[in-house]
Amino acid sequence: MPRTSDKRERLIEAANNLIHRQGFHKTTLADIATESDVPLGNVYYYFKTKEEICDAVIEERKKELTTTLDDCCQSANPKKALLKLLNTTMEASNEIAETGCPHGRLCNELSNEIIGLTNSADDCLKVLLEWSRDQFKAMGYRNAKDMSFEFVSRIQGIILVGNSLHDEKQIKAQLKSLINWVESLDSKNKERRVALN
Amino acid sequence: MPRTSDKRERLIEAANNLIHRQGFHKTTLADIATESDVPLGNVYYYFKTKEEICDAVIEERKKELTTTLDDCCQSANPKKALLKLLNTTMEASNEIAETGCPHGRLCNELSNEIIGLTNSADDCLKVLLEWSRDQFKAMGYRNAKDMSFEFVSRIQGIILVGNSLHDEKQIKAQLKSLINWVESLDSKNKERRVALN
DNA sequence: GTCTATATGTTGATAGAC
DNA sequence: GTCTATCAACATATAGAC
Repeated sequence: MPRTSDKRERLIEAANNLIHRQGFHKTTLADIATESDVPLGNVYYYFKTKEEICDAVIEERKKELTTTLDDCCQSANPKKALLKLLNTTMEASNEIAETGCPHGRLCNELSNEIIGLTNSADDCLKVLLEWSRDQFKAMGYRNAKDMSFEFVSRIQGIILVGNSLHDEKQIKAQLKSLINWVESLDSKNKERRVALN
Repeated sequence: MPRTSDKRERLIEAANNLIHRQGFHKTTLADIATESDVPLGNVYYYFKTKEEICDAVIEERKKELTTTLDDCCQSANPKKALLKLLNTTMEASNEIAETGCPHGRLCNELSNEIIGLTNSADDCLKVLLEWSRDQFKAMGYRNAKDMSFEFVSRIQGIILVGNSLHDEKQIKAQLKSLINWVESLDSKNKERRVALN
């Protein structure tokens, strides 16, 4: 397959941003064409349907998310990995207050809808759930699956409500609370306290 | 204002259901007209624009939600009121797994969008936040606002993720966890334990 | 591979008879 | 108040020249 331009990548990136900001149904192909600076008629050379673009966006998001999560695992310490993800989220709290979470938003919009896609809208959520389950499992928890559900759903809830109210301060406060929860987690296993550190 | 039919109510109810199930942008006036059994052209006698219907839906939802929350307060015990809301939610977990939360969904869809409405998409979330804040305040908590944010965002997160995965079992498990949290809340104030009860 | 022009269908909204 | 017919705008998608 010859690669003579980056139009396909530009289309996916534009669609990714637009679907994140205004949702799938609100976003038109004209929007995507304009934002990516690709003529409308040319879009169809790369994607046969609008759904196919959404499919490619999910594919791209899965890659990005996997990279992010891999990056969190550098320390090879599951607890620190979870905390790194939360800190990364915390750093983006300003953006989150403005536009919310792309994964949660798409899931919410398409959860009751069947669109003919190779990928599913909830794929990214599943990636997040499996990754965090792996971390809790590595920490020695038997109920890792339940904990990962709590972990992910609390993040998603904070972002949903925080974005709805555009309340960055509360997003930070709630994420801090989540961080405290994770930090307290295996201290009970170790059964000791660290003073003045 | 003469009341010769219940068409207006039927339109609002149909719009309420459709916006809940498939979102605002996906829902067309033809959908609403069909579901309410009102001819398309007649819709405009009751509502000038699509946004106006959404406005009426939010208005209706606020009334329903207020009724639900008032009902939870019958016991005049703030802790039991919070628990009653959670138990009511628990009872609807089957429906929630299928279609999610109408309030959270609309907020998520319209949070980054400005629609000329009398009511705002996040009104219902605010009603929930204020009500739960009042309960925590009545329980004697100074940080009642933070706690209400945690309370509501955890509920919303559970519903968002649970609906995305259509996982009723996890919705119930996570709500049970939330119930345990609320139940444990003022036991620390009382500083006592109840054995075998 | 690219892009203009346009077909084709759908949507929100209106006109006007009853 | 009600409802049919229909408009104008916009959406997805295609045709075909370059």
